[in-house]
Amino acid sequence: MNLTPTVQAFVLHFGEMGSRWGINRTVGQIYALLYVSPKPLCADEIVEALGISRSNVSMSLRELQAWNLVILRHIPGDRRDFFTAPEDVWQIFRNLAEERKKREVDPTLSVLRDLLMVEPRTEEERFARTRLAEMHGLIEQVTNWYDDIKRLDTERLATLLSLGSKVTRLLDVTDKAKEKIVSMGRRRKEADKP
Amino acid sequence: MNLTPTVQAFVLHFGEMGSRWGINRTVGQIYALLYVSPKPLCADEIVEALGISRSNVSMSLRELQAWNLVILRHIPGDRRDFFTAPEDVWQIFRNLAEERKKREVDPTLSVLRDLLMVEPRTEEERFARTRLAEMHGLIEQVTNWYDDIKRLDTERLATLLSLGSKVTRLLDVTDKAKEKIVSMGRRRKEADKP
DNA sequence: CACTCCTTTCAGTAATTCCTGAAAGTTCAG
DNA sequence: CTGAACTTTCAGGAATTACTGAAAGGAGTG
Repeated sequence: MNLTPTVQAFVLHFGEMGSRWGINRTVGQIYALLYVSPKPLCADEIVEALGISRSNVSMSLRELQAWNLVILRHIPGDRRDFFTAPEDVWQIFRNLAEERKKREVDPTLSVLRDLLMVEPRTEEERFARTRLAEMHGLIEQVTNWYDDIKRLDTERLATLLSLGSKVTRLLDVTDKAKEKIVSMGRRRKEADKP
Repeated sequence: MNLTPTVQAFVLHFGEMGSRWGINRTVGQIYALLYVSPKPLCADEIVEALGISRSNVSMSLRELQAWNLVILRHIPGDRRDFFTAPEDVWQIFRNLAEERKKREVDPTLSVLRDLLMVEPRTEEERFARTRLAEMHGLIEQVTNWYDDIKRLDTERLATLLSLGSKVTRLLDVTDKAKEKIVSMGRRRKEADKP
């Protein structure tokens, strides 16, 4: 590995974290390397930089493409495939969220939906069913929120994040405003009475 | 496994998904079983229900405890340890989020912080540094949001979720209101001039 | 302190996942 | 068509992770 110490540390860290993130070491390392590379890299450059086999690089790049974490590029007059990580970190974040949802949440949601179709017969089953329903409700609520939020452009998303829980204060304010409007309406109606 | 078909399907699904969620099959199955059980179970009941070794159950319960996904209970006059999943699904969700953050995000954030301390020397390093800074910025923004939001009680959290991206409309409204107030202030100031 | 009943640890094995080198596949130039 | 320059596939070995049974560790009881 002929990398600057910083890049090397970053690459190794991603390799180690890989297992916690549900990808393997090589995939993590390759992604990290591409992420900090100023220009697209071809497979052999990755082999060279990370000291792993050509076939491993090929398979790992394939996986990264499946995750939409890496983009295939071509350089005119060069037959080789070159790869980069998308530039926009927010876009990367979206892709990651989308893929994780697809792999980690959607299958469970679908199983829960199916299991909720069968009518419980025993007391035990009735209990289980309620719990499945609770889990289903929660997941659905969270994924609905996500499906809604993911369409926001980056700027709005950032605003939303930076606001954090302050949003609820805002909600309280509007609630109070609504109440006020309602009570005003009530008073006016009363005044209209003969 | 002497479980009702629904429970069995649920348990097996959690077992299969386990690997995608960064836990192993047994841990997933045990959690699923406890989640739908109307009463706390002891280790031997789990052995019996899932057909796995006693020691495996012991180790897996230990891991579930580390994740705060399972609660140790005692029944008066009984020396055995009993376990349940917390009842409140929202609390479960919080625990899960907290633990995942701790394991999957915090270490990276800390590495990024360290790497951002070293001054870049070459052009290449400068580029890498900017990218690390971008990633660091994003993660920090998201985790700050999370740290803020996680303190909300369940009711407010649910409101927030159900509102989804509508929040931004609300923001637009308040922005306009602010503008209006500012312009009103301006007009008043102008009127105050001699 | 010895017995019972339960939990945990741990070394070894089973299962799974990852990685490699060899071979086959693809694409294009001549 | 042939060969060069790449990429991909895949069988099998390497590494890692999961699981088991046996043994050891408590903790309460007579």
